[in-house]
Amino acid sequence: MRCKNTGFSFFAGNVINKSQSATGVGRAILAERITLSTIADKLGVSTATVSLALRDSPLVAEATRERIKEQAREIGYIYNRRAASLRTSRSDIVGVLVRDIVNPFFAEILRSIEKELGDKRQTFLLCNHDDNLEIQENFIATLMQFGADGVIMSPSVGTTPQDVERIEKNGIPVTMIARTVEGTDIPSFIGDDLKGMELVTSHLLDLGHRDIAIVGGTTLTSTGRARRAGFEAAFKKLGLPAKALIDIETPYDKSSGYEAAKTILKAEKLPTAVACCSDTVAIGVMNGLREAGLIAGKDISVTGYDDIEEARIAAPPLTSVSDGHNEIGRQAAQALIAKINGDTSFSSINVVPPELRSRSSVCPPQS
Amino acid sequence: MRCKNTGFSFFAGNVINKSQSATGVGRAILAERITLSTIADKLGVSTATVSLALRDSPLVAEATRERIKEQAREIGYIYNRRAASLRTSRSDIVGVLVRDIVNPFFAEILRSIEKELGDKRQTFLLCNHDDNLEIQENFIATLMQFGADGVIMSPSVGTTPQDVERIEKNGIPVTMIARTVEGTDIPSFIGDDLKGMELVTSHLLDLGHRDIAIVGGTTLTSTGRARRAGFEAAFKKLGLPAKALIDIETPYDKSSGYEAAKTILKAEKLPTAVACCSDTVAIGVMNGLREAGLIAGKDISVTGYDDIEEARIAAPPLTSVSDGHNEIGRQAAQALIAKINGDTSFSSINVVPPELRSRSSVCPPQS
DNA sequence: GATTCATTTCAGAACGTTCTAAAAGTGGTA
DNA sequence: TACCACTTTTAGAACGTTCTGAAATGAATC
Repeated sequence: MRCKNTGFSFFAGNVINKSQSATGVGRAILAERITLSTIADKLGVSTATVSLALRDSPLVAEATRERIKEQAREIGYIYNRRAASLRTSRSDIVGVLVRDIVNPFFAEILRSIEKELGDKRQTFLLCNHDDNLEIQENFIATLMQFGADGVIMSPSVGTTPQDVERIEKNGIPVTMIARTVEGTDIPSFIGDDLKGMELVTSHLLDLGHRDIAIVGGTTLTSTGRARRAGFEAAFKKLGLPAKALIDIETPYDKSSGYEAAKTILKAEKLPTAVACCSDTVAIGVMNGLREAGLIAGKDISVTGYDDIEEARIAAPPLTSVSDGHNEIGRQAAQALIAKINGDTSFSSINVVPPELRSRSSVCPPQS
Repeated sequence: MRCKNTGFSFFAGNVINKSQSATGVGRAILAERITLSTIADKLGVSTATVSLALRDSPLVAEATRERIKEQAREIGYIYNRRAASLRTSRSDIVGVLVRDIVNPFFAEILRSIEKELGDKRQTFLLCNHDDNLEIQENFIATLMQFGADGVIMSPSVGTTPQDVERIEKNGIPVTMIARTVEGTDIPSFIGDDLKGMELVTSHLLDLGHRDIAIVGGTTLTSTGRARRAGFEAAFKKLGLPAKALIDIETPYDKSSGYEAAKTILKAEKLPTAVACCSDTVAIGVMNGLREAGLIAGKDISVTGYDDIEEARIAAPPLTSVSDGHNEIGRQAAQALIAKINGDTSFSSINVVPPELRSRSSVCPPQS
């Protein structure tokens, strides 16, 4: 099973130098590890009392609590979470799965999750699944072994409803961010990708663009599909044939955008605008185009999606769509806490409305 | 102590539907949790045997092992790491502390650590300390509570030798990356910041630049100090007065570089080159300068440091110094494994030699 | 002094694994 | 049969916490 021998061996033969203790013994002693009963023995109380005192239980008398806490501090007691967790079946661990933490979109979501859950003393186990099902599965197995309290995930491409339900069957509540898995009722917190992409595409169409390339994402994810649908919806709304001049599917990163720009430049007919499905891709595209002398906002238009922090300071500042990812992270975290506490009243799809952020990477079509 | 009540309550009342089992009972039953003894009882063997079998011990007979593994698979047994870890004092958790995982420099180091430690079945607990001592300290406390097997850290500004020694006193081996803490003998794996910065500065000086700004980092870190020393060393080598035209200390991120560019543009005398102490800062600087119409590699020279992946595809491609960060991650991970296994023969400072990566963000000085 | 009640403390089991030391089984040899 | 060597299995303690149910303590009331 999952318990291969790793060849690791580790003996915690701690040597604690007690010379700073109030009694000033000043002699290094070989310490057995310090536990609740070390404190209990020293003070002539029971471990039960010590345990309660350290948790600020109102059951123990004020004076006793003080004595115990003082002693604990003095001898450098360290709370053993594994023991506690074994007893309570609560681990204070939350698993977070995203495609790639290097992607600022996820990094920023993670920050808002961290902010929301941090004061609940939860620790995060993070996984970049890289849209690889095996990595995702292994990590989920690890989470179950650690007895995680909950999971916030942006599921990998190809995740099945069964994959997710298996987690919940094991008593671990799940919420989803940015993506969803069709066929489950797991609460998902997502932007309105269709609406958002329609917003930005309409913006381009209104300026007179007709030959537009769409770059980034893949139809294998709900996100990729929805953004392409939004792209087409904008055309249809104006009664135009809904067709991208070029459609390039790529991962959401800068290098891919850079490569996509090279591909676009080789096309027989150049687009007047490139609508990207993520800011990172858009920045890569702008860099790639610039090498061929095409400046975004002057010679060609480029738009992004997500409105990450860097969009503001890109050169030129990037027109994008704010999909409220901070809000997504916050809500997903809150819902997870509620689920952990037994609340089950969640609608499965929760949409955060998008907003257009118009900046200078866009101009009317140039011939 | 660290065991505040978080208000979380969580009962793992798992309901396991056994209808897919081979026996085809087809009835949802309220499952007591599945443990080693569930398997042991079913098969009429002891838990000891089951434990050994699942760990592929040669002590158990081939046939027995197969029966046990088959049964475990069938009833969906999940290994309980907390119990195991309580017994063995081994957690298979490694803590990783960096300033900011959003920074590609650290993200790329992390990837190489992951690669090196991943097959040892270690799980990572990650912390962005953001150069905040309190965050670092809290996280280290958490690591000790989880009984981490080891720590790889890029210490926060202000970390004292005592801070680090406290971790090792608790039996947790430490190695350091990118930065070091003077006054300890913890093995540190760092680039040669002085040499590297001297390389790139000499490159600028050789082209004729004399009015050079230095941007990024702070003299509060050994890294920041060494890079500035290297900057000056290059001047001294040519018998020139070692003085930066402008010196701006900033965090290592793009926004800071962008802001720094604005500051530079306000100076009475404009530098002909900007030597940045990180690629992220350099990219921000290039973006900031471009807004004022100054193109790197044409009107002004900009150099970075670290040689992150993005440096290659930046616009223009960024001249940088490869500090071998992948190698740093790899070596730090290997050393940690060795330390965990009791090997103590490590020199405290291990230097990975830097290399200049000359690209097109640099040109001779323009007036 | 006995009774009640609230407050404070505690003994000991439980969580699920691993490990030690020993027992049981197997086969070969004298 | 008795003994030995080797393989395979096992009982039960241990890890450090929390939790249950009960006991001890002290104050107040009858």
